Amino acid sequence: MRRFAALSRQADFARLRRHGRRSSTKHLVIYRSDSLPSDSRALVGITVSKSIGKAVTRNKLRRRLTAILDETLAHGIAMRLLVIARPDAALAAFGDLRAELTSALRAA
RNA sequence: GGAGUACGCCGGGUGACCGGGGCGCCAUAAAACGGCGCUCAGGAAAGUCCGGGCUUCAUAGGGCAGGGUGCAGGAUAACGUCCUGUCGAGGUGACUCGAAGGAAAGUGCCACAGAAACAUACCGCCUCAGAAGUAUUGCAAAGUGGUUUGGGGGCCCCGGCGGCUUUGCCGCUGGGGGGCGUGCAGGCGCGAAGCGCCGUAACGCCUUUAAAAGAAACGGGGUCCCCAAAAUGCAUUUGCAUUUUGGGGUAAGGGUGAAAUCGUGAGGUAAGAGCUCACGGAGCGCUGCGGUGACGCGGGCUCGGGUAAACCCCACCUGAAGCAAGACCGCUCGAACGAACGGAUGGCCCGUCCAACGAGCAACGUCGCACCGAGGCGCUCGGCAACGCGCGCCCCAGAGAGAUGGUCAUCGCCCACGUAGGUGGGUACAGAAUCCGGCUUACAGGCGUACUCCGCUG
RNA sequence: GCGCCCGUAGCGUAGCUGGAUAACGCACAGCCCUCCGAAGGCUGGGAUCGGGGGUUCGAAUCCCUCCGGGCGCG
Repeated sequence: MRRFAALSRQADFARLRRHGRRSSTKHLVIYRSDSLPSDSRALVGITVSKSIGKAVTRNKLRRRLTAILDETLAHGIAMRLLVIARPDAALAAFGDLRAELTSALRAA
């Protein structure tokens, strides 16, 4: 089982973007909220816009971010999270993306 | 061996770790969590250019309008797709390409040039009629006056440069060759018309070299004279003899144009003409034979443009909207018994039909929809083929904002470096959303079969 | 899912219907004007008409196809 659930509502995306704590790296922008009660799972949304590439590259990037998050959130910190890919994230290596995301989550 | 043509196919493999969607079964009171099993993108899933299935519009009928298609026959659920042929074009060839009906229904358009662009005669040729007529007419040449243009020279004015004896004076202010273009006249050719060729003066542009000079400036205007040319006027001299007007015939020749009455040769004629003949070409809503047909072969007849991806005519097809289509599961209120009105109806009309409904609230569910289907694979048979009949086997993605994977290793392939071991880099185009059949477009690399041409060898 | 529009000089637009000159404004360059600049005046250069193919004697215009950009409806 995945260690997080998906954000689905348009309003959740907008609320996180407006009120969440923001931190950005070279390839990513991350918004996160305060911790949820510990018995619930994390809620994660991933945004990969059309300016990044065609459908194949966008799918590839989304799957890589999903795999990293699944590995990173193993500690069970429950929160709301929004990960937005910046335009050159499709060219980044997998190790760089993982390092950026883990350090950003640890700093927050 | 090289170059090609057609058809078909593939479009990464293996392993390890981690992680998902759907369905079924087990477990559980049930769900969640969990366990087991099966399954999980492409040849284009793309563009959305066509066609159909399906659903709703009560029915989907006729006409008009609109849209589409356009050689023939066939295939198909259907098509603008496919197959086999016909004709035309291209290629040495295998073969490829073609919006390929009608200009003999009507309308429009065909710039410029040209006499004329669809019904016509500018010149020329022929014929008929009239007029002038043997020089008081016409043409040509020579002479001459004025005008215009160009060139050369003299004088003057205004600048510029240099020198000197500096209120000024003197001198100078530019010569030639080559190439290209425009090209008055003139010459030559075609009897003429017009066109072509040669080409002087002059003008414009480009270029080069040399001379002269100590160096520089590298101008403009007015007037007079001389020379050349042009068109025109005048009268004189010389030479020659036909000239002119109108009607008609003629599409052979000239030239324009993308396109000009079939091409070449001969006969024929007043001159000419497919008027006739030979060879060749084109057309026919004429005919015989062959073919289902497009069409082909032969005979006969005729030789007046193009454009329909201009309007149009002919033949055939076409109701509209689209899975956010739509169906099902509630509650409340209102209208309503009769059809005029009205509505179904969509661009319009006719025809046909209707006793149905409308609003609000709640829910955002289930179905459609995850598939036994124009389904896939294999074989036999029929057919040249597209394809079809039959038999056997198989069940083969799927929705919730969206699963179909992430990382690493290794093999294969490609590129670069290197003799090599090897090292480094790369591995295309591209992601289902109601489902099928096509078309078009993108694509690293590779495989198979058949055939063609060229070269070499036997 | 359905429907529609646009692409012409560095920029913004005409021309397209109905086929035959690619035009205008700003910008750019040179000259004039001015002590200098702006404004103004004169002159000039600059266009694969989005790409390809076709019809035609002739295509920016007509037809087909592809590419890019934008808009609307549910």
